[in-house]
Amino acid sequence: MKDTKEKIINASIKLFEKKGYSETTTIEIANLAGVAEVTLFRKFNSKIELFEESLRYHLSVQIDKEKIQKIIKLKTQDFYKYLLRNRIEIALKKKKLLRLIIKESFSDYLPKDLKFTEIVYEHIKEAIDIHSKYHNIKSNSEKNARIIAGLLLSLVIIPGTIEDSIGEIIEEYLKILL
Amino acid sequence: MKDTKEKIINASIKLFEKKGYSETTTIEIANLAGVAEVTLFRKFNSKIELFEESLRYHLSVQIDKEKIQKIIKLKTQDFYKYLLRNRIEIALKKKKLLRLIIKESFSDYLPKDLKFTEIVYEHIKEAIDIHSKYHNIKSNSEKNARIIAGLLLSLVIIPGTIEDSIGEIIEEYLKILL
Amino acid sequence: MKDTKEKIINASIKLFEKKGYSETTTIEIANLAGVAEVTLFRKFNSKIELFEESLRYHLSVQIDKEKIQKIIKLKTQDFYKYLLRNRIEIALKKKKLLRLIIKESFSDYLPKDLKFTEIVYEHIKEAIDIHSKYHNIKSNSEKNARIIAGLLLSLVIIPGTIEDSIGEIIEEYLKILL
Amino acid sequence: MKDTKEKIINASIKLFEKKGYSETTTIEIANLAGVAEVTLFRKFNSKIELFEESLRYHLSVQIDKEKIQKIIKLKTQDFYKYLLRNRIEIALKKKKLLRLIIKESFSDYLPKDLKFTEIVYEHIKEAIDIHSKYHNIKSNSEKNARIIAGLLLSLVIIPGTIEDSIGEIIEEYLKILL
DNA sequence: GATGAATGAGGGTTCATTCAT
DNA sequence: GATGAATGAACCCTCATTCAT
Repeated sequence: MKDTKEKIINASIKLFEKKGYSETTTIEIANLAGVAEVTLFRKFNSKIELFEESLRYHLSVQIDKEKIQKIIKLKTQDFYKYLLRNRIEIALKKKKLLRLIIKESFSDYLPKDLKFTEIVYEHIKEAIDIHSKYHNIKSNSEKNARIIAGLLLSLVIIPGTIEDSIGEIIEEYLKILL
Repeated sequence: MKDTKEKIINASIKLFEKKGYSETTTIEIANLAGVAEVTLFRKFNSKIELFEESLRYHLSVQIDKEKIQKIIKLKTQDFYKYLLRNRIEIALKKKKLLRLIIKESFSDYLPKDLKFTEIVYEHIKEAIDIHSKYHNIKSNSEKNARIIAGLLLSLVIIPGTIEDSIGEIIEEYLKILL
Repeated sequence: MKDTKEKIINASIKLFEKKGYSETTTIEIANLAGVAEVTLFRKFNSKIELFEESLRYHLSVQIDKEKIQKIIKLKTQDFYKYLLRNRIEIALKKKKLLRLIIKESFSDYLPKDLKFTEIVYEHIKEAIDIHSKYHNIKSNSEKNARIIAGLLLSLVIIPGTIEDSIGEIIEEYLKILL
Repeated sequence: MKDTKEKIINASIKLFEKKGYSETTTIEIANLAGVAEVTLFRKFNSKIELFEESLRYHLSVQIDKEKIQKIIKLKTQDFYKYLLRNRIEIALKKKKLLRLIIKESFSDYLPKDLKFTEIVYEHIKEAIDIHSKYHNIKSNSEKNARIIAGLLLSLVIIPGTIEDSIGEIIEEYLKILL
């Protein structure tokens, strides 16, 4: 049943987010999902495979290709405005998941395409590069991607809510980015 | 002997930095330190205690009180300049250690005073607060501390060297901070 | 369907011969047979039952009663000649199967009538006994059966081909048997 | 303690001989040895390693080099007489161990130098070769080694005692070997 | 007649830690 | 002060088998 797999994935992400990969045991996941431990291994070949599938499943909200196409055509200031807003919103929405990914990004068992750098930094850099190319302008995409990634990291890692001042924050960072 | 304890601490930090707390085993540490595994438990009551002592030992390079006293008296622009430069330099020097702390900051077993937020963010915020109070000016210390922490996070987490352009970076961030 | 059962039996013997009983898993057999694992348990009550049926099915080439009737009437030298040739040929043809039976003969789960001793040694001894009785001669059937069984064991267990010199071998062993 | 390792080895060989490698569990071995299961893994890196060490330990009664030096100088008939007697005696004494080795010789996990062919057949062949060379005579060492190995196999695999008639058996086989 | 879904029982192995010396 | 020896608890994972359809 598709249902079972989903139950396991949802239980697993909850625990992985809470305790990280190593500290989460397969039996805990099974218990939370309400299935036998074996069932978990029938649906996924190994714990690490479950981990990856879980991440991918809950990570699917990336910048979709169409959205990015629209954004890059904007003039630079608006481009960054939208890029920032979009990334910030996702970061806040997926806070726990991103925390997990950051934590596990230092480990060897996480495949490269699921590491923080790839998921966040490289995506931003790419968007900036495409934008620059489209408008035929020069831009230090590495620097700017790093600045934005730093902002996102601070939102995810440092406690406290900033929901009220997203607009402000964007304005501030535009000062550096432009 | 003091020597033995130090050997263990040095071996442990090397492994903790490389693989994190959970993935590092006590026997590995003992082997690298060149002592028996038991010895480790004679010197430290438990693995987690060794972990904490190790962190504290290698983390001792905090803003020393005297230095901060000097800095806060500077006028605001210079204060931030020096603060930024100092924090950036430490971040780059202690990259691996900070990575470790970030990684483990999401776990429950790390005491609060060793978590990233405390070690980096709160220290910066405090410095800003003292500076503001001294000069009797208003300042959003939370916001600025978050911005700086975000910068440091980006330096530690995202690969690539920025050593050449530290001056530039500082100038840029000053645009937001002031 | 008869077909399904046969597919399972053929797949199973292939794997059993290759890896032995314990090392072969039911899912492997099912995969090789191209059926679901459950189907295997519908056709056979348990793995061990499948094992036994498989053995019996592929073992059916025993000395048929008629053939033996003809042989025992021969004069002793010819009797042994034919007996040896027949047993050697079967041993070489069923090498893998015999190896499997030898291997599993040391286990408790194999029923007595499928063990090597029964299948090979006892059959030979019986043939010799019948022959002796028919001709009213004395003969140490145990000793001779053991010698022949030893020869067959050496052919099955020790690598190397002896196909060219079967005639020679028979002549040699006749020296002891007569 | 050396003692513990020996206890484990002795317990293990008893169980391995009785049930074979796969069917014997590490917890059984530990229980029989009177130690915790972990202890077993402290002394041996893995089950298979314990298995091999156990085999080697209990197998140490091979033809020692000096003995063989004496034997090969005998004239051919006496050489075979002594070789046969020696091998038969060992086979009878190490019946269970040889059975185990035969059983596991069909598996992949047994290293080549512990397989039946190597331990029994190749040793005999080598002795014959050395003898032939020494006396500058021709001899089909492969054939004769196979014959002797077959005899030993029959002694080990087929039930029944032949202790009384070892002399006889030797005389008989000499007919083929010479 | 055949199968997808699920599992209880147990497998080898690793972990941090304690005990006795 | 340091260690060799031993372990309880837990880990991931695999097995043959059953249930419901």
